[in-house]
Amino acid sequence: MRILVVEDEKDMNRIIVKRLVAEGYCADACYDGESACDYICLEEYDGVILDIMLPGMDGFEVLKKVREKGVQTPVLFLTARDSTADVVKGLDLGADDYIVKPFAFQELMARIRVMTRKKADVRENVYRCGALTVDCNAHSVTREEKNIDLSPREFSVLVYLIRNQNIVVTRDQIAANIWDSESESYSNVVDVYIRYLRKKMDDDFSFKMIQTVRGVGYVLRGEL
Amino acid sequence: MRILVVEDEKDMNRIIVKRLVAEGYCADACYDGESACDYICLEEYDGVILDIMLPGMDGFEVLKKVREKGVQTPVLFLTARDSTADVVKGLDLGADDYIVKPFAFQELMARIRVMTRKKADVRENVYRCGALTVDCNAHSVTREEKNIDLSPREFSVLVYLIRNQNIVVTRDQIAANIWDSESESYSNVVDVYIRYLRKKMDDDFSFKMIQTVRGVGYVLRGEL
DNA sequence: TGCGTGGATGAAAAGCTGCTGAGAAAATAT
DNA sequence: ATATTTTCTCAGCAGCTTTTCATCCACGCA
Repeated sequence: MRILVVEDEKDMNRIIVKRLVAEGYCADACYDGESACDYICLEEYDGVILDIMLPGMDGFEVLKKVREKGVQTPVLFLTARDSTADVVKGLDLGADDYIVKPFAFQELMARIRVMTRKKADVRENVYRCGALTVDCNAHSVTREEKNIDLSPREFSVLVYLIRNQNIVVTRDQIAANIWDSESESYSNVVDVYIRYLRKKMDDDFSFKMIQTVRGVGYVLRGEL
Repeated sequence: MRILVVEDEKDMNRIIVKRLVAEGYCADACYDGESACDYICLEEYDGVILDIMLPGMDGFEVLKKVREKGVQTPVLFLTARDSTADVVKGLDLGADDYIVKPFAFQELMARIRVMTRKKADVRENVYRCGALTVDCNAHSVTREEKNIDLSPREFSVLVYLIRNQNIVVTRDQIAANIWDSESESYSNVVDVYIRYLRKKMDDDFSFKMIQTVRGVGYVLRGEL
């Protein structure tokens, strides 16, 4: 298990790394946001401990950037600020957990165990596309932190779209994957469900994520 | 719960002890490092409040010594010095938390609660989700400190839900885990038990912890 | 500019799912 | 032995989902 520790206070960083190594992890240190991004994007780490206050690019920006690149490495935020807003922001950006400074090392270690175990636990069941998040475990969907309620069918269609984000899928592909077997008879169910989804997740926003490609099918896109 | 207060200023020590007793703890006082070591090594305490500046052997040395002896009793450092170096040193030696003087008693109490609860949770078999607590040893359930009486089956279902908190579980999953093996025949026992649980733990509250995900199953959630 | 095809939309019927109260059977307590 | 609690089945109903259908709209092409 490789852990990256991003913390600009050298002493603190050294201690955490030392502690991790003692617990049997392989740990690397990193002291600023820019290089953190680069390291994380290598996708060589099983987890990242990320301080929020960093010189230059802060922790939030780092997380946002790597998530936008589709990197799913679990991140544990380290924060001195205790406000709920910060925590919420961090978790919404795709952090897996957070811990408030000052913290107990035992607790930090416990959280890291949880974080890495989760990853070992095979499937990351969360998909992201721009500001849209689809969590197949919680069966929840959010766009810009707003919760979106979907029926089972609607949910299935959206999952199919987000798994193929930025790729145009035909109605037949959607139908084949969700309405099992080849019920060849033409119907416009797919169109109708696209409509339901748009109503719930696109109508309130100026940027429309579900786009029609005339003569072909539909695509789900994050902002360009 | 027994707490040892190690602080050489007699007045301060007396006040902390008094306060702890008022909160229902059993608290002992101790005024120097040497005797602190001896007391802690008895392993009769559930937590220690340890001042760093002590006559003779200081707090760090005390902690180091007892940890070397393998004593894992949780320790909360009390320190006037605010420097990171001290804190890091303390945590690295195996302290669980620290608090800087002057402190608010409320905060001290909160940290002690955390410290002792953590210990209790590991030893016992306790799950938490928001304001809900399920103790598998005592077979007791509380929500916002109000006791909730459950039948054995109801209890099992709730334990299954809380172990999977924030993850949607299907009726089949619940059934498979509680009504042993695959009793094929469809029945709505699970629905009925969910109903019983709701009646006992959700009906009196505005926030409903047991939520239905139509077409999928149920989730137990703390407040969002 | 007008026409045709493909897509969007509203409404309504049909199909389910989950909720609930009642009560029988079984287990447990008195 | 009797009372009480617990477990489980059943059936009806309310409301959400799914699906179909008819109509309307818009884009692209001659």
